[in-house]
Amino acid sequence: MGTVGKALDLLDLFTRQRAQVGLSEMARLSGLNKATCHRLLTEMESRGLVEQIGPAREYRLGPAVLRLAALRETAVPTRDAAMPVLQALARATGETAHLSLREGDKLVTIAFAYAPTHATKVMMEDADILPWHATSSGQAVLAFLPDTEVTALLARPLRRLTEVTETDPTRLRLRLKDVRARGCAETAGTFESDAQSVAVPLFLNGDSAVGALGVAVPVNRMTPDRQTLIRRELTVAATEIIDLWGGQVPPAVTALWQRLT
Amino acid sequence: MGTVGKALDLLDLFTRQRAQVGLSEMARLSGLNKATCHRLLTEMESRGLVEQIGPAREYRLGPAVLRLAALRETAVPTRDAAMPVLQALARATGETAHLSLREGDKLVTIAFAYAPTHATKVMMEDADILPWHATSSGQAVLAFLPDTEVTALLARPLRRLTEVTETDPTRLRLRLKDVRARGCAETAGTFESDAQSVAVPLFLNGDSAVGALGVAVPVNRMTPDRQTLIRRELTVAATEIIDLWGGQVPPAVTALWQRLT
DNA sequence: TGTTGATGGTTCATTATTTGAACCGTTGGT
DNA sequence: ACCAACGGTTCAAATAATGAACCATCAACA
Repeated sequence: MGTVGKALDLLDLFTRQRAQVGLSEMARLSGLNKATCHRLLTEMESRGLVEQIGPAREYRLGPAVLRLAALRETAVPTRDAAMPVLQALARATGETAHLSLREGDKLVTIAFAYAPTHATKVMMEDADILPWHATSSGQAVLAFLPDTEVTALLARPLRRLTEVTETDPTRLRLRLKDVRARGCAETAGTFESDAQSVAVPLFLNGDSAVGALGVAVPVNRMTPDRQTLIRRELTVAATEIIDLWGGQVPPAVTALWQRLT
Repeated sequence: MGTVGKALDLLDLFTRQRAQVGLSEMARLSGLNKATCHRLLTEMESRGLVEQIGPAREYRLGPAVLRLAALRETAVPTRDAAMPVLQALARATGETAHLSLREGDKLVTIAFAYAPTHATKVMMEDADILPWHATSSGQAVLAFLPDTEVTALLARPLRRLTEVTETDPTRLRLRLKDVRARGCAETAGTFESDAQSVAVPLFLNGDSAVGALGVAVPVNRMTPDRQTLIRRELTVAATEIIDLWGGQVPPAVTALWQRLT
């Protein structure tokens, strides 16, 4: 791996739980030498990608990422375009809607919307990384990815997040086959034990999924009727978003979605 | 300059006017060898910082910047925290309000808000890079920066953007002295000939400005009364934003702002 | 149909940069 | 006064970056 890759990998060490990291810890987390780490960080700091703060001189993500994100959004209004649809979806279903995109081997939540209706709802956060095997969004994407990619993404051991998380690759693949046949993934308590969710894949051009649109519901509120409603609304919203992105729903998927009950 | 710096500099070649760039053009713009450029880009692509699209295989900013920006905002709600204040400022003044942050040697607009009042207004865009010498925001920041930094930032020749742009460093420094004495910068037609604007510096900790808050008005609508109103509203809004950021207005500046008419 | 000139991408010997153990100066706790 | 951890620096050795020349492909054009 090149130097640039190492530097960029350092950025992935920042998480919501660990928004700022000191030099030594950075070296420890990344496995790089402290001196190397320091050089990479100062180089990124000079470009504003990270910044150093406080008396402890800890590092955190810098303001440049805001500029880059704004630039990306004006060029490719992925998030901004989908936001209104996402809000409408949350309103129509009365539940939490969220949009995730694939970034290499990660599935990242880039937007979400709460419904004003209920006091209890499934909470979400931006920039959350979703596990492929334990979320409906993850499964929705996997089901519409070439087999070689699926294999690569499921190569690492599948963590058992709750009592009912499917951790057996073979059984998971059977599940994906089902998702592929229906055009829609559904999980209950596999990620967080009190949340249930439904998701559909999102496409741009071609038959390969680039992300997923999902709705999450507290388990105690889910009913068959509600589930049916959510499925319907999801397919409508997904079609709309793909259209806004200037993409196309694969005809095969459109057919599946029309047949969905 | 290290390899990482070169890679990150490539990101700055993306602008709103030029959202996607081919390999050869990238090499031309950056002055790097095509092979080098290619390696840096593919390395960044593997981390999602850029992506390649279309039959022409052009490069553009990737989805990872969205995730990083979201992460940065949850850690340091710079933009999100300021947004409501910015909107209130736009409403109160009836004009376009904008917030810019310093990123190394650049001044970047990271948020703006339009007033619903008028049909004509000064338009803005996210991720705009403002010239230090020709905008009130730029001057507001410069006026509250250590002299050594000012010298560095004004080292490059000052472009004459309109008829009345000040391009003489010595005269500009006199102007900055005035801004420093008043706590507020005002320009008319120095950036775009039909826009006039007022700006105040923003602080975090210490006496060094980190950005600026500005209001832009079409020249034909500006009156002394309006200008006074804008100054007042600006200082109030700036104080509020700095407070939301968990920073502190330097006492000397608070005093200036109270004395402003 | 062959020519030209542009594109994206690759190769590999040369070269310059990255690397990391050991170091320094500070800080905070005991 | 001591120790341990911190951020940061040094410099010879090791490694990765570099770039001229190279393909393959495409579009325009005669």
